[in-house]
Amino acid sequence: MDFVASVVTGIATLTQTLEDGRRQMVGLLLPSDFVGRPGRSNAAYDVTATTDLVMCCFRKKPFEDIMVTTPHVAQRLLEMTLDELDAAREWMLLLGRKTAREKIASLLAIIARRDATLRLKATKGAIVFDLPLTREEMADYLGLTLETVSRQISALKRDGVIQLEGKRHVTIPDFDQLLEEAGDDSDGGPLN
Amino acid sequence: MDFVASVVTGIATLTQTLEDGRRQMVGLLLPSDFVGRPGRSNAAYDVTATTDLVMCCFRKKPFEDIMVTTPHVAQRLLEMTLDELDAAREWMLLLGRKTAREKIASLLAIIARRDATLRLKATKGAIVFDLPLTREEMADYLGLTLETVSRQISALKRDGVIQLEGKRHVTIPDFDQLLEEAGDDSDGGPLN
DNA sequence: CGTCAACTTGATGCTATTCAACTTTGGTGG
DNA sequence: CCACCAAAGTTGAATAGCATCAAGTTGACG
Repeated sequence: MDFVASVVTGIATLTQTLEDGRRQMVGLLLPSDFVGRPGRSNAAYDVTATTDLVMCCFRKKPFEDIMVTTPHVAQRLLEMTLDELDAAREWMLLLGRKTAREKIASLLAIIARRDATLRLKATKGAIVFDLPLTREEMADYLGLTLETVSRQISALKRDGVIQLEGKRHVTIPDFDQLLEEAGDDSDGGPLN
Repeated sequence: MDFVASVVTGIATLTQTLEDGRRQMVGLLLPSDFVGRPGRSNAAYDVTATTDLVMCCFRKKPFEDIMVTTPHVAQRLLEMTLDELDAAREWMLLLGRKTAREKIASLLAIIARRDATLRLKATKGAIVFDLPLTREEMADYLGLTLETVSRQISALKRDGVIQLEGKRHVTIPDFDQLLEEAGDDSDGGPLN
C-alpha cells in the first residue's frame, strides 16, 4: 500500500479476520471518507469494495510532504480521524452491549441517517433507501451470524418497524420508533 | 470540559452508557495518553479514574492556538489518534467475534505487554503484574458480565495458563500460550 | 470482631449460534 | 423464452454459551 485515498463514489469495507476465519468489519467507507495511514507502510486491514468504487488516490510520499508544508491539511485530517474514532467507539458500545435486535435497528438508523444527509432530503414522513450490504456483510458489521440478521430483520418487519420490498429495499415509516428499538439515548449519536 | 489533558500517572477509563445502565468501556487511559477533543466543546464520554491519577491539563483555547502555530504538535496528535483508532478497531474485533475465554486472555495479554514495555523489563521467563481493574471494570471492557469474567479467570487458572495470588496479582508462565488462548494471529497486534 | 466491597461459585434460563433444508432472485446459455 | 444454476436469503430445530439470579467466600479496615 503505497497510496492514501479518498472515496469518491461507492462503498467499501474495512475488515479484520481471525486465523479461523471469524471476520469483523471495523470500518465502513462512504463517499468522502479517507483511507490509508500516513507514516505507516503496511495496511493493517482488508479493504474490500462492496459496490463499484471510485477513489481518488495519492502516492503516499508526496502526500506526506503536503502534510508537512500545509498545516491546514494535517488539522483537517486530525478532525476526520477524531470523527472516525468517535464512530468506532459508538460501534464498540453496539458490539459489546446491544442485543441482536438493537444492533439491526442501529445499523438501519445509521444507514438511513447517512442516506438522508447525503441526498439532502427532508426527513419528514417515511424514509426509503436500499441496503448497500448483504446479510453476511451486515452480520460482519454487527458481530452476528447472517441467520440472526435475517431473523431480526424479519422480526422488525413483522412488528411494523420497517417495511421490505424485495431483499434490499427498505421503508422506515417512523424513524423515532426505529431509534427507540436501537436503544440509543434519544438524540441519536454521531452519523458515521 | 474546558480542558485537554495528558495522563502522567495512574489509570482512567472512557465509558459510554445506554439509558438502562448497560455500560461499555471505549478507552483505557494509561500514562502518556491524551484526553479531550480539540475543536469540540462537550465531552462525549464519561472519564473515570480507577486509581489515583495525575494529569497534565491545558486550557483548550491556548492549546488550540499552539496547534495552529506549531504544526509539529498537530502531526504528533494525529499520529496518536491514529494509534487509538487502530486500538479501537482491534478492540472491535474482540467485542464482536471473540469468545469469553479469548476476551479475557486478550485483555491479560494487552495489560501484560503494556506493563512489560512500561517497565522496560526483559520479557523472558514468567511475566508478573497486578490487574489495574476490578472484575466489573474488566467486564465493561470486554462486553461481558462480571460473573463470566470471574469464571473465565478461574478457568484459565485451572488450566495453568495463568497463576493467581490474591485477586489481582497475576503470573503468566508462558506468554505464547496466553497469546494462543487469545486467538490473535501470532504477532500479537498493537500495544494499547 | 463486625462490616463492606470485591470476588467466587452454583443452578437455571434465554439469546444467539449451529446445522440443515428450503425459497427467491438474477443471470446465462440452450 | 425459459430452464437451469449459483448466490443470497429465509426459516426451523437443537444446542452452546453467556446472562441472570442467588448464595456463599475472602480480605481489608475500622
